[in-house]
Amino acid sequence: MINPRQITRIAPMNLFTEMRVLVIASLEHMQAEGVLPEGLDFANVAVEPPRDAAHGDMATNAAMVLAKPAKMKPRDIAQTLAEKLATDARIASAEVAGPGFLNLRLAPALWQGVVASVLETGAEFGRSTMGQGKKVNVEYVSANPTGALHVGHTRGAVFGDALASLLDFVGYDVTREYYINDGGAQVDVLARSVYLRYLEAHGQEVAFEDGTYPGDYLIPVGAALKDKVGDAYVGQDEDVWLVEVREFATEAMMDLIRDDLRALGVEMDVFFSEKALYGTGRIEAALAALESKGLIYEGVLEPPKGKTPEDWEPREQTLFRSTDHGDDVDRPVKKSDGSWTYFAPDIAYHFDKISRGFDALIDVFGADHGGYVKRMKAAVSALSDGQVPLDIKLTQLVKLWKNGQPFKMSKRAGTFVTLRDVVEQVGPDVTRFVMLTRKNDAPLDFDFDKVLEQSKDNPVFYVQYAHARVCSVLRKAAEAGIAVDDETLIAADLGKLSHEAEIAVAKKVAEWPRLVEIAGRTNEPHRVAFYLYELASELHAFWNKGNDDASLRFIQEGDAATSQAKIALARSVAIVISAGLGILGVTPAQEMR
RNA sequence: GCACCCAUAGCUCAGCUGGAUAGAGCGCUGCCCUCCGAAGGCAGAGGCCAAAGGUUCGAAUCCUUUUGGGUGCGCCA
Repeated sequence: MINPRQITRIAPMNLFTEMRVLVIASLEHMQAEGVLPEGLDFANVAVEPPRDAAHGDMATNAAMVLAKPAKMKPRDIAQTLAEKLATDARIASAEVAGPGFLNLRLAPALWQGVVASVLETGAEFGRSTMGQGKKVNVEYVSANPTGALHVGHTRGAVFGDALASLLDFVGYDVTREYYINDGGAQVDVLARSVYLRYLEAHGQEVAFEDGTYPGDYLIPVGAALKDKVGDAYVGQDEDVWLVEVREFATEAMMDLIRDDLRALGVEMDVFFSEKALYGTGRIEAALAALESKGLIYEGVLEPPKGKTPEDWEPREQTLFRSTDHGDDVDRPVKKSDGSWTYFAPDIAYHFDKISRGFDALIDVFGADHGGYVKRMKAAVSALSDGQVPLDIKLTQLVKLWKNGQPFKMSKRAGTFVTLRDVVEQVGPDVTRFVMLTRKNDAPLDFDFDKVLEQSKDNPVFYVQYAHARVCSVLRKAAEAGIAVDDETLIAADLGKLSHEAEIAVAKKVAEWPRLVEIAGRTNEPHRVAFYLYELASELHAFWNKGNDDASLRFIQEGDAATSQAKIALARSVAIVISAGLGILGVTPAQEMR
């Protein structure tokens, strides 16, 4: 018998990587004995959960990967490897299967050790050093400062925020950043709209023509402007007030946006102003960097095929040779009148990120920005000489449902759903979790009724319920006079967790460190949400077994030691759920009401 | 016209740097509460992974082509 605690002390948290280390060591041993030739590449040797749990706890493809380079039959390699592995106390059995898979069953003590490991490391269980402390910049939301955030922004905000937390968890040094588009024509439009509201506040009749924002949300901004400057701008020309009002209005909008983000629980590290790039030579510097690489030239673009703008005429512009870095056509950085295109400050902004020393950049855009992916990647590739990878994640549309009907958004009809609307109706936790129950590149249905349903159909409820159940067990146990503080649970005799149903729960918990690494590697936080659902299912399934078999209940009357072992298992589930929800930005529920 | 994203059970969707007999929920069918943990539980049926080629010991996954859907395409941001 092995003592689970002893194993824990020496074991890394991720059992899969631990077993891979063992497999590699055994392979090297086989090389030393001359069974395997030297010079083999073990990079593709994997230790993974088998698709079918009946095959065992873990499977390795080592024999199949190495068969060809070693010029041996896969089953022969597998057989020898199996014999080697079987001598390790941690391996309960190693069987060759199929074309050369090696199925491993681990000693129960290892699974029990996972529970101990979770209790000892708490919320840190599963935290990885995969990122090696590399600096990553995650840019998300970056909505124009012209109004409140809407549902589409909400998804980007939740996704970006969860991704940032996930990357932090797997060992990156993460910066959360918001790019304020306060340098373009749209903030002039904002300023003019606010000016109209300002005049209105002075009792004037105003008309909102095309090219202005007629929304009511600017009424208080106009009033506030009146409070600040009195009638100084009344009857004045635009060149008198535009700059000041623009400043005032964008500040007001950013306050609005910051409030929205706060309501959702999003805290940015950096708000980067586009405006700060103008007139400071920074755009020029970025373009000079490209020019020095011979990537800037004066030229005339071909009209886009299939959809030629009506007023198309060939004009000479300053172009970036993005085709040298994977783009389809070269992109203009200056308009024909010599002013910057939108792309130019974007280049400068990313140049700034690179010069701040980030090892990797991630941009989270809405799906309507898909056309900018290649040119941004080209720009970053060119500016960093291919040294800084840029990953761009596009979040697809959110389709709203209410009372079984699709909810159409229309600014004009006033059926415009804001982030605030969503958060106020269902709360930030539900909003965040639901937004992460889909891959970022798949459209998402958000049903106001279903997300609040208290049933198994609703993953938010199901996961929260699992956590609340564990909390309930802890309360009940304490009432029954059983000590359930983590100190006591850590010292519990986990060897009592021998029932296969208990081991099954521990196995799911053991997947957590592996899962977060996969999610972190692929920049896909939704995997965390799906895992939490599975983990919750395991706990609920185990709970239900207690209905038929009283010996599987967490609290065993008159047997504190057994109760504590079982509760330790439950507690480990709660800790992982709590950590996972933490990555998603969701507060775990202590009880369901 | 071009580029990007998507296509998996009746429905909504997972599916790990390519692994074994492709999974979950809903819906459907059948069982299970006089009480001790049913805002439920257990079991079953249901698939040509859009199509065709290719790479590989091995493909839902990688490559090519096709079909069907979404998004975008100089002087908007």
